[in-house]
Amino acid sequence: MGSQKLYKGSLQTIILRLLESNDKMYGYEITQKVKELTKGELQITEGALYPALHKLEADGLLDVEVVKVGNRLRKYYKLTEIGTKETADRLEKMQEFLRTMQHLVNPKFSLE
Amino acid sequence: MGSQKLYKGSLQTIILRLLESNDKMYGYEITQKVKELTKGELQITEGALYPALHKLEADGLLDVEVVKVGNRLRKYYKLTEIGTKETADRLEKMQEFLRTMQHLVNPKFSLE
DNA sequence: TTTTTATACATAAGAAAATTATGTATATAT
DNA sequence: ATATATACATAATTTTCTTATGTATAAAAA
Repeated sequence: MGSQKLYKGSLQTIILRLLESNDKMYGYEITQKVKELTKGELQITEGALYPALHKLEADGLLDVEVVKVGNRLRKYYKLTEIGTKETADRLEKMQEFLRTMQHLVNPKFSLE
Repeated sequence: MGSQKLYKGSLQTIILRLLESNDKMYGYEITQKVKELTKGELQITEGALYPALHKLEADGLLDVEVVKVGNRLRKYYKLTEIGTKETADRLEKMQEFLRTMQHLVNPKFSLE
């Protein structure tokens, strides 16, 4: 887990990105998927995840559907229409951020 | 200024990176250089910059030298030996973060 | 010449978004 | 029987910002 703190501010965008390509997912599934996709580099903690999901829902970007699987609850989240638009927006901003940071920290340039 | 909040957690690394290639810089100079290098996308505010510089100094990563220019003060910061090592470390972590995020948000993949 | 903008530092109040710790409960594997 | 995995949640605290405010000099513009 390389410097978790750099991910501060990116969690919502990551969640939205996953839901963009997975239609619906539940919280625990998201943590596992991210761990898998990042080869363990990013471990989303529950204390970060659940408040983030609740906020996205409160902001109208996600809809929730509670499903009972066996004897346990799952809360499936999916993008709303507004959420889908907002996701595109946030991904664009993320790309711009990544380009800018890449340029800033690129060791090939001297930044003179 | 595209989504400043994504930069949360990156400020110290940015400062260290600039000092790596510029030997010594003062606060205001750093804000201007970053604005220039990012074409205005990233505007470091004073409320973020000065506490960050003070923390880096307190942590032993930066040395400070106060210089009077005309009738005004400048505080020139430069990397200590420990700071130089730490910078290499943080840049590596930043690169890893950028690679991971790039992979996560890349629209070419479906993340199935 | 007065006023605005730029240069140069700083801190305080408050907000946002994490971490860490804790709690509850079921299902599965050892 | 016990530990680990699955599945949710919240509270206290910490980190790191933003926004607002303060002080002061230098230069440019009205």
